[in-house]
Amino acid sequence: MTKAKFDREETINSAVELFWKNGFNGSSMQQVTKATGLKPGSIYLAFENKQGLYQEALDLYANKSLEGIQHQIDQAASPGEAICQILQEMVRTASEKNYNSCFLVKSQLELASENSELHAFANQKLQQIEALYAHNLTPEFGEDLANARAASIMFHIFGIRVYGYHKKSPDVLLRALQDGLPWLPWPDHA
Amino acid sequence: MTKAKFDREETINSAVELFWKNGFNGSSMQQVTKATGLKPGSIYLAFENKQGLYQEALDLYANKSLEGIQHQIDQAASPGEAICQILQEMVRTASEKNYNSCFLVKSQLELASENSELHAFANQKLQQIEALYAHNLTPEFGEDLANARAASIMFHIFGIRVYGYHKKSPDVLLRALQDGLPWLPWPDHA
DNA sequence: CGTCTGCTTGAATGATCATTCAAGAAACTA
DNA sequence: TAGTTTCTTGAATGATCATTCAAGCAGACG
Repeated sequence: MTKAKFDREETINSAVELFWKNGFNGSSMQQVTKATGLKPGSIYLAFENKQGLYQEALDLYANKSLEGIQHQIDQAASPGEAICQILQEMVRTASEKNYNSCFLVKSQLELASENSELHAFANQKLQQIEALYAHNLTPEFGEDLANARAASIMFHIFGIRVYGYHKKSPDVLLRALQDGLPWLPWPDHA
Repeated sequence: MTKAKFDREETINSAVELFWKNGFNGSSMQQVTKATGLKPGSIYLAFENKQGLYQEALDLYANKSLEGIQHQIDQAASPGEAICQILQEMVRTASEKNYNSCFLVKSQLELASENSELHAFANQKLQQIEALYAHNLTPEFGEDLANARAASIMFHIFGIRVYGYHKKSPDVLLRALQDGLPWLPWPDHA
Protein backbone atom coordinates (compact mmCIF):
# COMPACT_ATOMS: atom_id res chain seq x y z
CA MET A 1 0.00 0.00 0.00
CA THR A 2 2.54 2.58 -1.07
CA LYS A 3 2.52 4.58 -4.25
CA ALA A 4 -1.12 5.67 -4.60
CA LYS A 5 -0.44 9.36 -4.17
CA PHE A 6 -2.39 10.90 -1.28
CA ASP A 7 -5.41 13.11 -1.86
CA ARG A 8 -3.88 16.57 -2.11
CA GLU A 9 -7.03 18.57 -1.49
CA GLU A 10 -8.00 16.50 1.51
CA THR A 11 -4.55 17.11 2.97
CA ILE A 12 -4.74 20.84 2.39
CA ASN A 13 -8.16 20.89 3.99
CA SER A 14 -6.73 19.39 7.15
CA ALA A 15 -3.97 21.97 7.03
CA VAL A 16 -6.51 24.79 6.67
CA GLU A 17 -8.32 23.57 9.74
CA LEU A 18 -5.13 23.44 11.81
CA PHE A 19 -3.54 26.68 10.58
CA TRP A 20 -6.82 28.59 10.75
CA LYS A 21 -7.24 27.61 14.37
CA ASN A 22 -3.66 28.00 15.62
CA GLY A 23 -1.98 30.31 13.17
CA PHE A 24 1.37 29.87 11.45
CA ASN A 25 3.65 30.06 14.47
CA GLY A 26 1.13 28.30 16.67
CA SER A 27 1.07 25.19 14.47
CA SER A 28 3.92 22.71 14.27
CA MET A 29 4.73 20.40 11.41
CA GLN A 30 4.38 17.54 13.87
CA GLN A 31 0.79 18.63 14.35
CA VAL A 32 0.40 18.72 10.59
CA THR A 33 1.60 15.13 10.27
CA LYS A 34 -0.87 14.09 12.93
CA ALA A 35 -3.75 16.03 11.35
CA THR A 36 -3.09 14.78 7.84
CA GLY A 37 -1.87 11.28 8.65
CA LEU A 38 1.12 11.83 6.38
CA LYS A 39 4.79 11.45 7.21
CA PRO A 40 7.11 14.47 7.06
CA GLY A 41 8.78 13.19 3.91
CA SER A 42 5.55 13.14 1.92
CA ILE A 43 4.58 16.61 3.04
CA TYR A 44 7.95 18.11 2.26
CA LEU A 45 8.08 16.45 -1.15
CA ALA A 46 4.64 17.77 -2.04
CA PHE A 47 4.75 21.26 -0.50
CA GLU A 48 8.47 21.98 -0.09
CA ASN A 49 8.13 23.39 3.43
CA LYS A 50 5.78 24.82 6.03
CA GLN A 51 5.35 28.07 4.16
CA GLY A 52 4.47 26.22 0.95
CA LEU A 53 1.77 24.24 2.68
CA TYR A 54 0.47 27.31 4.46
CA GLN A 55 0.22 29.20 1.20
CA GLU A 56 -1.73 26.39 -0.45
CA ALA A 57 -4.01 26.36 2.58
CA LEU A 58 -4.63 30.07 2.18
CA ASP A 59 -5.24 29.56 -1.50
CA LEU A 60 -7.78 26.79 -1.04
CA TYR A 61 -9.61 28.70 1.68
CA ALA A 62 -9.74 31.87 -0.41
CA ASN A 63 -10.90 30.10 -3.55
CA LYS A 64 -13.68 28.39 -1.66
CA SER A 65 -14.72 31.78 -0.31
CA LEU A 66 -14.69 33.34 -3.76
CA GLU A 67 -16.75 30.50 -5.18
CA GLY A 68 -19.20 30.68 -2.31
CA ILE A 69 -19.69 34.40 -2.76
CA GLN A 70 -20.27 34.13 -6.50
CA HIS A 71 -22.62 31.21 -5.99
CA GLN A 72 -24.67 33.12 -3.46
CA ILE A 73 -24.85 36.11 -5.78
CA ASP A 74 -25.91 33.94 -8.72
CA GLN A 75 -28.71 32.39 -6.70
CA ALA A 76 -30.11 35.61 -5.29
CA ALA A 77 -32.51 38.06 -6.87
CA SER A 78 -29.84 40.77 -6.85
CA PRO A 79 -26.20 41.12 -5.79
CA GLY A 80 -27.31 43.41 -2.98
CA GLU A 81 -29.62 40.79 -1.52
CA ALA A 82 -26.90 38.16 -1.74
CA ILE A 83 -24.50 40.44 0.10
CA CYS A 84 -27.05 41.00 2.85
CA GLN A 85 -27.37 37.26 3.22
CA ILE A 86 -23.60 36.79 3.33
CA LEU A 87 -23.16 39.45 6.00
CA GLN A 88 -26.01 38.09 8.09
CA GLU A 89 -24.48 34.65 7.91
CA MET A 90 -21.16 36.09 9.11
CA VAL A 91 -22.91 37.67 12.07
CA ARG A 92 -24.53 34.36 12.87
CA THR A 93 -21.18 32.57 12.67
CA ALA A 94 -19.62 35.15 14.96
CA SER A 95 -22.06 34.22 17.70
CA GLU A 96 -21.12 30.54 17.68
CA LYS A 97 -19.19 29.03 20.53
CA ASN A 98 -15.89 28.33 18.83
CA TYR A 99 -15.84 31.37 16.63
CA ASN A 100 -12.61 31.55 14.73
CA SER A 101 -12.72 34.74 12.66
CA CYS A 102 -11.39 34.45 9.11
CA PHE A 103 -8.26 32.56 8.08
CA LEU A 104 -7.15 35.31 5.70
CA VAL A 105 -7.64 38.10 8.22
CA LYS A 106 -5.82 36.19 10.95
CA SER A 107 -2.94 35.40 8.63
CA GLN A 108 -2.69 38.97 7.45
CA LEU A 109 -2.33 40.21 11.01
CA GLU A 110 -0.05 37.48 12.31
CA LEU A 111 2.43 37.56 9.45
CA ALA A 112 2.54 41.29 8.80
CA SER A 113 6.12 41.83 9.87
CA GLU A 114 7.47 38.31 9.96
CA ASN A 115 6.70 36.64 6.66
CA SER A 116 6.12 39.19 3.96
CA GLU A 117 5.47 36.55 1.30
CA LEU A 118 2.55 34.94 3.10
CA HIS A 119 1.35 38.32 4.27
CA ALA A 120 1.29 39.59 0.70
CA PHE A 121 -0.45 36.44 -0.46
CA ALA A 122 -3.24 36.79 2.08
CA ASN A 123 -3.52 40.45 1.21
CA GLN A 124 -3.83 39.66 -2.47
CA LYS A 125 -6.57 37.12 -1.82
CA LEU A 126 -8.52 39.60 0.29
CA GLN A 127 -8.27 42.12 -2.53
CA GLN A 128 -9.56 39.49 -4.95
CA ILE A 129 -12.60 39.13 -2.75
CA GLU A 130 -13.05 42.87 -2.76
CA ALA A 131 -12.71 42.90 -6.55
CA LEU A 132 -15.37 40.21 -6.84
CA TYR A 133 -17.83 42.31 -4.88
CA ALA A 134 -16.94 45.36 -6.99
CA HIS A 135 -17.43 43.39 -10.21
CA ASN A 136 -20.89 42.27 -9.16
CA LEU A 137 -21.94 45.74 -8.06
CA THR A 138 -20.72 47.50 -11.20
CA PRO A 139 -23.83 46.87 -13.37
CA GLU A 140 -26.05 48.52 -10.79
CA PHE A 141 -23.80 51.36 -9.58
CA GLY A 142 -21.17 51.97 -12.25
CA GLU A 143 -17.50 51.21 -11.72
CA ASP A 144 -16.48 54.06 -9.42
CA LEU A 145 -19.32 53.77 -6.97
CA ALA A 146 -19.13 49.97 -7.10
CA ASN A 147 -15.45 50.11 -6.13
CA ALA A 148 -16.14 52.44 -3.22
CA ARG A 149 -18.97 50.25 -2.01
CA ALA A 150 -16.96 47.05 -2.31
CA ALA A 151 -14.29 48.67 -0.16
CA SER A 152 -16.95 49.63 2.34
CA ILE A 153 -18.21 46.04 2.42
CA MET A 154 -14.72 44.71 3.11
CA PHE A 155 -14.25 47.31 5.81
CA HIS A 156 -17.42 46.11 7.52
CA ILE A 157 -16.50 42.46 7.13
CA PHE A 158 -13.26 43.15 8.99
CA GLY A 159 -15.29 44.83 11.69
CA ILE A 160 -17.40 41.70 12.09
CA ARG A 161 -14.33 39.45 12.08
CA VAL A 162 -12.84 41.15 15.11
CA TYR A 163 -15.87 42.46 16.95
CA GLY A 164 -17.33 38.96 16.74
CA TYR A 165 -15.08 37.90 19.61
CA HIS A 166 -16.84 40.29 21.98
CA LYS A 167 -19.82 37.99 22.14
CA LYS A 168 -22.34 40.74 22.44
CA SER A 169 -25.80 40.42 20.98
CA PRO A 170 -25.83 39.93 17.21
CA ASP A 171 -28.13 42.94 17.10
CA VAL A 172 -25.19 45.23 17.77
CA LEU A 173 -23.38 43.89 14.73
CA LEU A 174 -26.46 43.92 12.52
CA ARG A 175 -27.24 47.46 13.49
CA ALA A 176 -23.72 48.62 12.70
CA LEU A 177 -23.96 46.93 9.33
CA GLN A 178 -27.31 48.44 8.49
CA ASP A 179 -26.15 51.87 9.58
CA GLY A 180 -22.87 51.65 7.73
CA LEU A 181 -24.21 50.04 4.56
CA PRO A 182 -27.62 51.74 4.20
CA TRP A 183 -27.66 51.26 0.42
CA LEU A 184 -28.04 47.47 0.79
CA PRO A 185 -31.55 45.98 0.55
CA TRP A 186 -31.84 44.89 4.19
CA PRO A 187 -34.94 42.88 5.06
CA ASP A 188 -37.35 44.91 7.23
CA HIS A 189 -37.16 44.43 11.03
CA ALA A 190 -34.12 42.17 10.60
CA MET B 1 26.52 47.08 39.72
CA THR B 2 23.92 44.52 40.76
CA LYS B 3 20.91 45.09 42.95
CA ALA B 4 19.41 48.36 41.69
CA LYS B 5 16.24 46.79 40.40
CA PHE B 6 15.72 47.39 36.71
CA ASP B 7 13.16 49.88 35.44
CA ARG B 8 10.02 47.79 35.17
CA GLU B 9 8.08 50.06 32.86
CA GLU B 10 10.99 50.49 30.48
CA THR B 11 11.30 46.72 30.28
CA ILE B 12 7.62 46.24 29.59
CA ASN B 13 7.80 48.91 26.92
CA SER B 14 10.49 46.94 25.12
CA ALA B 15 8.32 43.85 25.45
CA VAL B 16 5.34 45.68 23.98
CA GLU B 17 7.40 46.67 20.98
CA LEU B 18 8.60 43.12 20.38
CA PHE B 19 5.31 41.32 21.05
CA TRP B 20 3.27 43.86 19.12
CA LYS B 21 5.46 43.37 16.08
CA ASN B 22 5.91 39.60 16.17
CA GLY B 23 3.05 38.27 18.23
CA PHE B 24 3.15 35.79 21.10
CA ASN B 25 4.31 32.71 19.23
CA GLY B 26 6.49 34.75 16.92
CA SER B 27 8.56 36.19 19.77
CA SER B 28 11.05 34.15 21.76
CA MET B 29 12.25 34.78 25.27
CA GLN B 30 15.75 34.98 23.84
CA GLN B 31 14.56 37.92 21.78
CA VAL B 32 13.08 39.41 24.92
CA THR B 33 16.39 39.20 26.74
CA LYS B 34 18.09 40.90 23.81
CA ALA B 35 15.43 43.62 23.55
CA THR B 36 15.37 44.37 27.27
CA GLY B 37 19.04 43.77 28.03
CA LEU B 38 18.01 41.58 30.98
CA LYS B 39 19.04 38.00 31.68
CA PRO B 40 16.41 35.24 31.76
CA GLY B 41 16.63 34.94 35.55
CA SER B 42 15.63 38.55 36.12
CA ILE B 43 12.72 38.35 33.73
CA TYR B 44 11.39 35.14 35.21
CA LEU B 45 11.71 36.44 38.75
CA ALA B 46 9.82 39.61 37.86
CA PHE B 47 7.14 38.25 35.51
CA GLU B 48 7.00 34.53 36.28
CA ASN B 49 6.92 33.45 32.65
CA LYS B 50 6.31 34.49 29.05
CA GLN B 51 2.57 34.76 29.54
CA GLY B 52 3.02 36.97 32.59
CA LEU B 53 5.23 39.38 30.69
CA TYR B 54 2.90 39.36 27.71
CA GLN B 55 -0.08 40.18 29.90
CA GLU B 56 1.75 43.12 31.48
CA ALA B 57 2.65 44.29 28.01
CA LEU B 58 -1.01 44.17 26.98
CA ASP B 59 -1.93 45.99 30.16
CA LEU B 60 0.55 48.81 29.67
CA TYR B 61 -0.41 49.23 26.02
CA ALA B 62 -4.12 49.30 26.82
CA ASN B 63 -3.76 51.73 29.70
CA LYS B 64 -1.76 54.09 27.55
CA SER B 65 -4.49 53.89 24.94
CA LEU B 66 -7.20 54.59 27.49
CA GLU B 67 -5.28 57.58 28.85
CA GLY B 68 -4.65 58.89 25.37
CA ILE B 69 -8.31 58.69 24.45
CA GLN B 70 -9.48 60.43 27.60
CA HIS B 71 -6.82 63.09 27.20
CA GLN B 72 -7.87 63.79 23.62
CA ILE B 73 -11.50 64.01 24.67
CA ASP B 74 -10.69 66.37 27.53
CA GLN B 75 -8.77 68.68 25.21
CA ALA B 76 -11.39 68.83 22.46
CA ALA B 77 -14.47 71.01 22.22
CA SER B 78 -16.70 67.93 22.34
CA PRO B 79 -16.29 64.15 22.64
CA GLY B 80 -17.47 63.81 19.04
CA GLU B 81 -14.74 66.07 17.73
CA ALA B 82 -12.13 64.20 19.73
CA ILE B 83 -13.32 60.90 18.30
CA CYS B 84 -13.09 62.29 14.77
CA GLN B 85 -9.51 63.30 15.50
CA ILE B 86 -8.69 59.89 16.92
CA LEU B 87 -10.12 58.07 13.93
CA GLN B 88 -8.38 60.35 11.47
CA GLU B 89 -5.11 59.77 13.26
CA MET B 90 -5.67 56.00 12.98
CA VAL B 91 -6.22 56.35 9.25
CA ARG B 92 -3.02 58.34 8.98
CA THR B 93 -1.12 55.70 10.94
CA ALA B 94 -2.51 52.99 8.69
CA SER B 95 -0.89 54.61 5.68
CA GLU B 96 2.58 54.55 7.18
CA LYS B 97 5.23 52.23 5.85
CA ASN B 98 5.58 49.84 8.77
CA TYR B 99 1.96 49.80 9.78
CA ASN B 100 1.41 47.36 12.58
CA SER B 101 -2.30 47.40 13.38
CA CYS B 102 -3.20 47.32 17.08
CA PHE B 103 -1.53 45.16 19.70
CA LEU B 104 -4.83 44.27 21.36
CA VAL B 105 -6.53 43.33 18.11
CA LYS B 106 -3.59 41.22 16.97
CA SER B 107 -3.41 39.45 20.32
CA GLN B 108 -7.12 38.80 20.33
CA LEU B 109 -6.94 37.09 16.95
CA GLU B 110 -3.72 35.17 17.49
CA LEU B 111 -4.59 33.77 20.87
CA ALA B 112 -8.27 33.02 20.37
CA SER B 113 -8.01 29.26 20.55
CA GLU B 114 -4.58 28.76 22.05
CA ASN B 115 -4.32 30.85 25.19
CA SER B 116 -7.73 31.66 26.57
CA GLU B 117 -6.32 33.67 29.48
CA LEU B 118 -4.46 36.16 27.33
CA HIS B 119 -7.30 36.17 24.81
CA ALA B 120 -9.77 37.05 27.53
CA PHE B 121 -7.46 39.72 28.88
CA ALA B 122 -7.12 41.43 25.51
CA ASN B 123 -10.86 41.16 25.04
CA GLN B 124 -11.51 42.76 28.41
CA LYS B 125 -9.18 45.65 27.60
CA LEU B 126 -10.91 46.25 24.29
CA GLN B 127 -14.24 46.34 26.07
CA GLN B 128 -12.83 48.86 28.53
CA ILE B 129 -11.99 51.08 25.60
CA GLU B 130 -15.50 50.68 24.29
CA ALA B 131 -16.88 51.52 27.72
CA LEU B 132 -14.76 54.67 27.83
CA TYR B 133 -16.23 55.87 24.56
CA ALA B 134 -19.72 55.03 25.80
CA HIS B 135 -19.12 56.91 29.04
CA ASN B 136 -18.05 60.03 27.20
CA LEU B 137 -20.97 59.91 24.78
CA THR B 138 -23.63 59.36 27.43
CA PRO B 139 -24.12 63.05 28.39
CA GLU B 140 -24.92 63.92 24.79
CA PHE B 141 -26.89 60.86 23.68
CA GLY B 142 -28.17 59.12 26.79
CA GLU B 143 -26.94 55.75 27.92
CA ASP B 144 -28.64 53.46 25.40
CA LEU B 145 -27.75 55.39 22.30
CA ALA B 146 -24.25 56.07 23.65
CA ASN B 147 -23.67 52.35 24.12
CA ALA B 148 -24.82 51.57 20.60
CA ARG B 149 -22.63 54.29 19.16
CA ALA B 150 -19.58 53.23 21.16
CA ALA B 151 -20.04 49.74 19.76
CA SER B 152 -20.27 51.21 16.29
CA ILE B 153 -17.05 53.14 16.86
CA MET B 154 -15.21 49.99 17.93
CA PHE B 155 -16.58 48.16 14.92
CA HIS B 156 -15.17 50.82 12.65
CA ILE B 157 -11.83 50.90 14.45
CA PHE B 158 -11.47 47.17 13.80
CA GLY B 159 -12.23 47.84 10.16
CA ILE B 160 -9.39 50.36 10.01
CA ARG B 161 -7.02 48.03 11.85
CA VAL B 162 -7.34 45.33 9.20
CA TYR B 163 -8.18 47.29 6.07
CA GLY B 164 -5.18 49.47 6.79
CA TYR B 165 -2.90 46.74 5.44
CA HIS B 166 -4.43 47.11 1.97
CA LYS B 167 -2.52 50.33 1.45
CA LYS B 168 -5.22 51.97 -0.59
CA SER B 169 -5.78 55.67 -0.48
CA PRO B 170 -6.72 56.98 2.96
CA ASP B 171 -9.78 58.48 1.28
CA VAL B 172 -11.37 55.04 1.06
CA LEU B 173 -11.04 54.59 4.81
CA LEU B 174 -12.19 58.12 5.60
CA ARG B 175 -15.20 57.77 3.36
CA ALA B 176 -16.21 54.48 5.00
CA LEU B 177 -15.89 56.12 8.41
CA GLN B 178 -17.94 59.17 7.44
CA ASP B 179 -20.60 56.99 5.85
CA GLY B 180 -20.74 54.56 8.77
CA LEU B 181 -20.54 57.15 11.53
CA PRO B 182 -22.59 60.05 10.07
CA TRP B 183 -23.52 61.36 13.52
CA LEU B 184 -19.92 62.41 14.23
CA PRO B 185 -18.98 66.07 13.60
CA TRP B 186 -16.67 65.45 10.65
CA PRO B 187 -14.79 68.49 9.36
CA ASP B 188 -16.09 69.59 5.95
CA HIS B 189 -14.27 68.37 2.82
CA ALA B 190 -12.06 66.17 4.99
C1' DC C 1 11.75 -10.89 -15.56
C1' DG C 2 14.66 -6.73 -14.42
C1' DT C 3 15.08 -1.91 -14.14
C1' DC C 4 13.48 2.51 -13.46
C1' DT C 5 10.60 6.04 -11.62
C1' DG C 6 7.65 8.09 -8.09
C1' DC C 7 6.01 7.97 -3.85
C1' DT C 8 6.11 6.78 1.16
C1' DT C 9 8.44 5.88 5.42
C1' DG C 10 10.07 7.42 9.98
C1' DA C 11 14.15 7.82 12.61
C1' DA C 12 17.55 11.26 12.95
C1' DT C 13 19.56 16.12 13.00
C1' DG C 14 20.85 20.40 14.63
C1' DA C 15 18.58 24.60 15.87
C1' DT C 16 15.85 26.95 18.84
C1' DC C 17 12.43 26.98 22.40
C1' DA C 18 10.76 28.29 27.45
C1' DT C 19 12.43 27.78 31.69
C1' DT C 20 15.61 26.67 35.78
C1' DC C 21 18.94 27.39 39.32
C1' DA C 22 23.36 27.54 41.67
C1' DA C 23 26.46 31.12 42.30
C1' DG C 24 27.58 35.87 43.24
C1' DA C 25 27.12 40.70 44.41
C1' DA C 26 25.02 44.90 46.22
C1' DA C 27 22.30 47.04 49.79
C1' DC C 28 20.00 46.77 54.17
C1' DT C 29 19.89 45.22 59.27
C1' DA C 30 21.70 45.09 63.76
C1' DT D 1 31.54 43.96 60.81
C1' DA D 2 28.70 39.86 60.05
C1' DG D 3 24.46 38.14 58.39
C1' DT D 4 20.34 38.37 55.73
C1' DT D 5 17.74 39.76 52.00
C1' DT D 6 17.11 40.98 47.24
C1' DC D 7 18.33 41.04 42.90
C1' DT D 8 21.33 39.68 38.88
C1' DT D 9 23.94 36.46 36.24
C1' DG D 10 24.33 33.19 32.40
C1' DA D 11 25.31 28.50 31.46
C1' DA D 12 22.57 24.49 31.38
C1' DT D 13 18.30 21.55 30.56
C1' DG D 14 15.06 18.87 28.30
C1' DA D 15 11.40 19.66 25.09
C1' DT D 16 10.01 20.76 20.78
C1' DC D 17 10.92 22.83 16.38
C1' DA D 18 11.40 22.55 10.95
C1' DT D 19 13.61 19.82 7.99
C1' DT D 20 16.44 15.88 5.86
C1' DC D 21 17.44 11.56 3.76
C1' DA D 22 18.66 6.73 3.25
C1' DA D 23 15.86 2.90 2.73
C1' DG D 24 11.92 0.50 0.82
C1' DC D 25 8.00 -0.47 -1.92
C1' DA D 26 4.52 -0.41 -5.98
C1' DG D 27 3.41 0.16 -10.42
C1' DA D 28 5.17 1.34 -15.41
C1' DC D 29 8.18 0.11 -19.12
C1' DG D 30 10.88 -2.81 -21.97
